[in-house]
Amino acid sequence: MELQTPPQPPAPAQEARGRPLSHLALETIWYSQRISRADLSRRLEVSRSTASELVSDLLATKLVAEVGDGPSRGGRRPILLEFQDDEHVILGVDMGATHVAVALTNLRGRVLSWREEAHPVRADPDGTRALIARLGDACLADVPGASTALLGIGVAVPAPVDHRDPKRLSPTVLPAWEGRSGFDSLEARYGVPLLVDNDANLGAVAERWWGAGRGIEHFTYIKLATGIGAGLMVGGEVYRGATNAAGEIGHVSIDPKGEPCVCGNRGCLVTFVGGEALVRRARAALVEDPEGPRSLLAGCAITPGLIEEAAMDRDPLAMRVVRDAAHHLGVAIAGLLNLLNPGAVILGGSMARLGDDLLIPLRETVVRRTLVSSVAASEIRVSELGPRGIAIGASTLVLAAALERPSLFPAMRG
Amino acid sequence: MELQTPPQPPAPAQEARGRPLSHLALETIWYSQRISRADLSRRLEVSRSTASELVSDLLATKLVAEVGDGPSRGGRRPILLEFQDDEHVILGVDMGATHVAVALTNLRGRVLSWREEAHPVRADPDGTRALIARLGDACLADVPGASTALLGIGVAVPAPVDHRDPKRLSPTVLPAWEGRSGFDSLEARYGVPLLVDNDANLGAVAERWWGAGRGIEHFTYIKLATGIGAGLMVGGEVYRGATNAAGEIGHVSIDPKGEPCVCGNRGCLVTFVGGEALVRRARAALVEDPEGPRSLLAGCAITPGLIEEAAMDRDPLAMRVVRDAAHHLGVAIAGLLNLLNPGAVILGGSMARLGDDLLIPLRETVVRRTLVSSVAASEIRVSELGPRGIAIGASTLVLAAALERPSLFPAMRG
DNA sequence: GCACTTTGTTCGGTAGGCGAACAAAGTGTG
DNA sequence: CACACTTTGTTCGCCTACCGAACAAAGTGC
Repeated sequence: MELQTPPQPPAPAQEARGRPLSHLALETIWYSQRISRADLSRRLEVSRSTASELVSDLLATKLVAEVGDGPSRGGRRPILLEFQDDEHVILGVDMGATHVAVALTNLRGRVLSWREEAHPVRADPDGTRALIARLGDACLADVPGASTALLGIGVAVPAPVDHRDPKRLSPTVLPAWEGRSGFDSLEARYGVPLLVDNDANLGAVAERWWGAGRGIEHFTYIKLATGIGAGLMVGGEVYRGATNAAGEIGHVSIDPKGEPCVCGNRGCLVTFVGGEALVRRARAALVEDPEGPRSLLAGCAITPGLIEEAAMDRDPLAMRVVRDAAHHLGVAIAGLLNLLNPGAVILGGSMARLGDDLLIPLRETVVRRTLVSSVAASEIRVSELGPRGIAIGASTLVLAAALERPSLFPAMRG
Repeated sequence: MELQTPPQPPAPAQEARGRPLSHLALETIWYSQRISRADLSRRLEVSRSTASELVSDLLATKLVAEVGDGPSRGGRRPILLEFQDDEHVILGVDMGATHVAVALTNLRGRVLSWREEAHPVRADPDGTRALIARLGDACLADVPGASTALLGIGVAVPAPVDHRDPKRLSPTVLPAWEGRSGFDSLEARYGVPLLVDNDANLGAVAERWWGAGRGIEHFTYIKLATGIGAGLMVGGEVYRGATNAAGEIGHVSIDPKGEPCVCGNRGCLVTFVGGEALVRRARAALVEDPEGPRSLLAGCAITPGLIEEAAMDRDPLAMRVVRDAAHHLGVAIAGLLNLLNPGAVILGGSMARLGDDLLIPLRETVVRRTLVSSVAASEIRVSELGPRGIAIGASTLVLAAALERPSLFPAMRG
């Protein structure tokens, strides 16, 4: 306890000294959609004179415009300022393991155009980059004037992303990409900034801004697909952990004596509810169950997608497989609730389309396995954005950056 | 997707506009212990003239003093400024379930005086408050001039604390306290601000500032005592969850088919490694084990403390009980690592004194049950502060507040 | 001894934000 | 409708915080 190493971050100068007032003003107007100068001055806690000054600068960028008068509150009617959502557009790219999807959105997350195509992403980096460019061009061509109004590109990748060096991809998860994303060519092609993040993180971001996570500071987004990953939202920001490996809920064990998993652990959640696990369990059920041969799945080359569809068609065997998975997922979520006490748990990925067939058995298990105070406030829901959520999240990544630091985006300077 | 509820916090004005430069300067000098005006200007990224100005204000508060020249770096020798750690003192109170401890510290967490006494805290609020005052007085009397230099009081309570209304205690955990802490009388008695937080959270704070968590942004502190609780450190701040219930790792299930727990779940971690579980397992071992009667524990009224002491005396039966507990704890920590990817896991509470007897079997289980990248960066350690950690954390709660917002503390204005 | 550095202070300049004052445009009331 | 009162938005002078340039003081190194 003598000469102590100092505890706190070295020089919090940049963060702690605060962002320029002009950025806050832009963000506040975006947030409010319509607001008068007087209200803006109250929100920002600055004088009306400065609010007026800030606004006159913003009007010059075309991102904000006057749109008539608002209702009087006992005095002169306010001039309403409106954020111009369509002044710029953003490309959001969802790079899945086996497909690429691109969304063109405006500055309020509205999808103006959408393209999707199957592709062996993991094995073919060059082809993937070319495909992204092709789909991106197609989306831009759909909307008049979009090309010149492009603000930036966001990309969701199915691998951990180091946010200090985001263009570097994990060589272990995507070996064919040689650890480099090669997205610089895309950045140069469109001449706008390109940002990258992990898909589960961006699913969480999308729900936070536009979906089931609106207004919730802390929540967990769980992507249920072939693999299982989580995006942890803490204080409105994505939590990444010490080495960007946070959110590997698929490899949390729910049965220490369960089957061995590829990760070395036993009884991991993926061994119960991952895509492969579902297929294995469906196959076993087809054999064991006397009713098996009457199932919609009998005689098929079973895939996770087929099981989900059969369950949605009320096939009893498929529904039983889903219900079992939901109960196992419930055990893991109960632990998550007790440990993290999130304000919500939001389920995404292809399995989320099962809706109540997934939620009802899941909640049943969770209620039996959580502390009272925790479960009361914690709601379990499915994604409100559906399969487009990840691409929208990628677009939102750019939007958030532009609102926070407009100066980084050449297009924002009008 | 039409009219969207806005996502981001309404008016980030206070936070986002940044703290006054004078606060940052004070914090930076505290952090650096000794620093010249020129270095300060570089750290804060302000001009040397402003740094000089700021310093002359701080010198007036007596919190900073000039202490001679530093080594030349090729030019004029710098005048070293030193933070005056002993200009004020802080009382840190550890209110355990069955005891009260008080530490008097300076502004760098050094314990100047220490008092501890057993007391039925849960059942006797009035007596507890009187005891705190008595121990506090005794500590202050030990150090000349301490009474007039008192900056504030921090209190660690063994219950969740709502940080928006910190003086309100959880009626479910401490029913005799009627939901109110009654700490206002203490605040009035000493005439200084009094802050309250949960004990596991403050254990984490103490380790972050002075112990095994120094320099680590994200880590988890686990208090292993009668109950098991965790303090989650995220980005250098305590993470509390949506309803201040985060950190209940004791009720995370590690075996969904295990014994039922009081919380309603099955196979909770506490049913394997809680104080009562240790006692139960030791009793069972004494009967089943042929060597049982030769154990140090034979014939005793077994308590968790006795088991720990017997294990430290190399009693084989006690060590086996501890080893089993460590393996079960390892399962839970493995899950924690995969989910949260903390930079460290720090073990506190009375069991932490077992050191390697706990750590070695624990690490063995963890290594077998975690993903590579995660375990590589995640270190599992025991507390460096020992039994005084919680009280030191309570003192640090006040210190951190004083450095962040000195204006809230009358004493800081010199 | 000399060229060059670094530190700390002084001092004038500047820009960003504030308050006061005012005009414009409302509401409510007798 | 006249009147008092409110709210909005702009203008303008002022003040504070911060900066940069200049300078003296006190070093180093060849």
